[in-house]
Amino acid sequence: MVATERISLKEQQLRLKEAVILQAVNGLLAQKGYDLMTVDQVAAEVGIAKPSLYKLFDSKEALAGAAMVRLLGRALDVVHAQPADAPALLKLRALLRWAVEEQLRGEMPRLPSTRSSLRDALMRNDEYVRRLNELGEALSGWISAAQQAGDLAADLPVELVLFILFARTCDPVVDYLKLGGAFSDAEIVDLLERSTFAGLTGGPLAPLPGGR
Amino acid sequence: MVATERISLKEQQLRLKEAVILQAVNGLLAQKGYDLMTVDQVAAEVGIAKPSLYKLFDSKEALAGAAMVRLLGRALDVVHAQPADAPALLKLRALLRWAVEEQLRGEMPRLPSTRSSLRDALMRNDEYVRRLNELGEALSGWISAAQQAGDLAADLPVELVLFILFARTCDPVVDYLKLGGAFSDAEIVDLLERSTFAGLTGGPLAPLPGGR
DNA sequence: GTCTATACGAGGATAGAC
DNA sequence: GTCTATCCTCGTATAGAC
Repeated sequence: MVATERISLKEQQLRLKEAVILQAVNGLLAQKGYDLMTVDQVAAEVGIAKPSLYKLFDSKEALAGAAMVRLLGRALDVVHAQPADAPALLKLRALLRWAVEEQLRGEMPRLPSTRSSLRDALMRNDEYVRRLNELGEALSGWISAAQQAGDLAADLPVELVLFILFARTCDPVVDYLKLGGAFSDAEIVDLLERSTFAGLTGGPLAPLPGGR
Repeated sequence: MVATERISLKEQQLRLKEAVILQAVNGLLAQKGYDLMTVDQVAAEVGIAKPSLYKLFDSKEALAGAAMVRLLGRALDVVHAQPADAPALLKLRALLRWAVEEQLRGEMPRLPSTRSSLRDALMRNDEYVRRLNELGEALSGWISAAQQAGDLAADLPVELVLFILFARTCDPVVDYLKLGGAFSDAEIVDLLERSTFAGLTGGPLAPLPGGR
């Protein structure tokens, strides 16, 4: 049916344009953060005019929200890519490593951490909340499992471990180390992983299987 | 001499007003962060008009800079208050606990972590840079000493430990735990201290002397 | 359905009265 | 030496032409 094919083609073009826009937003959020990112910059980077952006996204907040939904989607992809039978601790470590690598690649969007209008807007974004809950529940399950396996301190609240993992995704330590220039990206990933799980007093972690 | 006393009195009044202003700026920076803090809010909170603020401070950046200089001064006070003969690890732990308590009291200013014009302005603030270096050198000494005493992992770069301690002063985990409401302030301090030094896999830390 | 051109508000900074 | 009233820039958002 020609009509549906046309619609499908338009749909595809639309999705493609949205993807390009969200990629640009993602990069700008990673580079400058929400407050310093301007809609003009997004439009310039994509190569379209500002009003065309506002046809697809209602506001700057909606733009950032869509970028965060995309980020959570990528995180969930990484979660689902973990082998189901792998030890929970290894899955948590792999996720942390991915998050640090994203930061080093400059593809981890930064939001204002303090209470802002953006935070409220995100919490009103159903898809964002849904994915955030899904991610939180998956990680909480892994955390409990790792504790029962004796690989994580069993007397730490699951909540705390979850918050710490989330917080490491925007840890300024990564930027500091990168700016310092004394370490390679691979070394930074290892240092963040080790200091998060073993702390400042513990020794090196057991190497990950697969030789990474 | 009357003239000098008059000048001294004016000086004192000026210092007092500056102190009140900086306290207000400090609170607003802690509550909203630099970008969301407006100069109007500062003026309103102090109870003076905006032009009076601009008589004392050249710009919003200068205002934030002075607040950060004040913060570094308080941090250095805590550093100097540590007994010189105490184990270095205990001094580091005490400083971290102080930083978390400041956050819980809502008195730890938040700056935009990413690259911003403010960061450049701070680096051009001589007094800020001087105090930051002084603090960094004091802590680096403690870190090396703790490593030689076998209380910190000796194979971690001093730089990394220093950055991690700095980063914990604006760790969103504190906010998350506070908002969650499941823990008392004292518990939050303990959890942050433990997770920083022992990580997620390590057991409880040895209690601090003095029964805190 | 994309752009030019503009309205509108917010916030940093200042002139000038008292 | 403090306030009222104002300016100017910038950034979000939109109306209207093509």
